[in-house]
Amino acid sequence: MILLCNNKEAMKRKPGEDGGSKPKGPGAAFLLAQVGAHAASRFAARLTEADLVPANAGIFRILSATPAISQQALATALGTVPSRLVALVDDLEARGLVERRAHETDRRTYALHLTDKGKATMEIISKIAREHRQDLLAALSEEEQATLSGLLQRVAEQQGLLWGVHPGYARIGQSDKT
Amino acid sequence: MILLCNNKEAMKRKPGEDGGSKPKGPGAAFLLAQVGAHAASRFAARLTEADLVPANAGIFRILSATPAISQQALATALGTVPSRLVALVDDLEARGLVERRAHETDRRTYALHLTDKGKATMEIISKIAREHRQDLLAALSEEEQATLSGLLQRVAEQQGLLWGVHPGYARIGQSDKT
DNA sequence: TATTGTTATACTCTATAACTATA
DNA sequence: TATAGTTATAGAGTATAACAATA
Repeated sequence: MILLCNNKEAMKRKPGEDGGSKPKGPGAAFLLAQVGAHAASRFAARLTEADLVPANAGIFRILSATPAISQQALATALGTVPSRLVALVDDLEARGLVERRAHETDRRTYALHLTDKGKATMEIISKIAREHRQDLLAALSEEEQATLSGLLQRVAEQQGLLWGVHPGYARIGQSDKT
Repeated sequence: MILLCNNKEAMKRKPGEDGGSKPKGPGAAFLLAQVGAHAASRFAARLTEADLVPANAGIFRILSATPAISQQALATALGTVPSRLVALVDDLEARGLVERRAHETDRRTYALHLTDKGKATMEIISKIAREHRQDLLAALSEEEQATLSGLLQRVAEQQGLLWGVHPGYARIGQSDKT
């Protein structure tokens, strides 16, 4: 629903052939946003198989890696606000995938856990992610995929992005329309 | 605001070193979504310099390439519904950047044009995009940027993405939360 | 009868801040 | 006094369908 690229001449050029001053085709930055949005969208579509939304996948990932975490800490790990987690965890708990256990000493705090059913769902999510990866990058050889990963990783690092944390659209400006 | 990556072992591996069965680090697909979202977010932030939102940039791009287009056709080109354009064009027209001229023969239709001021704004957008590109890819050499572009272009093509059309999050599933 | 631009409405998502119960 | 989880509310953004004017 966004569209930003401007650079008519560049868009007609193919990757390799640089006739003029500036390198790159439609702008690697635009391609990045375009393909990235597509990737997220496809992943979200696949998750519906398991009746999940992307936000759920994040919760599963963290809970799987860090059992007994509190909602507060989970919110921090996800880069979101605690109040947003309430409905999300409510839903997963109602579906028997997540458990809110009492904290040992602090009665205000919950210790969140994946149930056995939740762990099984985590397996499904992993499978979905694997298939997603394969389909998305079907155009590239294994070696090229590794090259792409390497380049993206360096960009992510230089830009200060955190490992495994998807910022989403930070809504810094105003909207995301059209 | 999303978070999807799951693959703990992979996340600890650096690009090159594949100890085991599967290639890629945190998954090129996840990196793509992560970096892509970051790119879009940064671009949106830069656009505020010119009091614009990403949706505006799309309109400028199309109007610049295809003057006298109708709102209907513009909506199609942007992959959105006509009703969404009304407020957007209203705003740009009120700011003296876009003009709604009468169609020659069809009195229902407008012919949209960039004003001189609008053309100047288009220049600013181009400058912003150029700076955005440079900052985003500062970690890579010119050659590496070209490689990245090439790989992304092939992925985009194989996935059926249209040149210069940013799909945004298609909201196929339900939400984008957390 | 179909189409252009417009408006109105209803719905989703989210951020904020208030609230309770503990500490 | 501060913190964990919760609730309520208000705002932004969008999709849908209905509308008047014109074809």
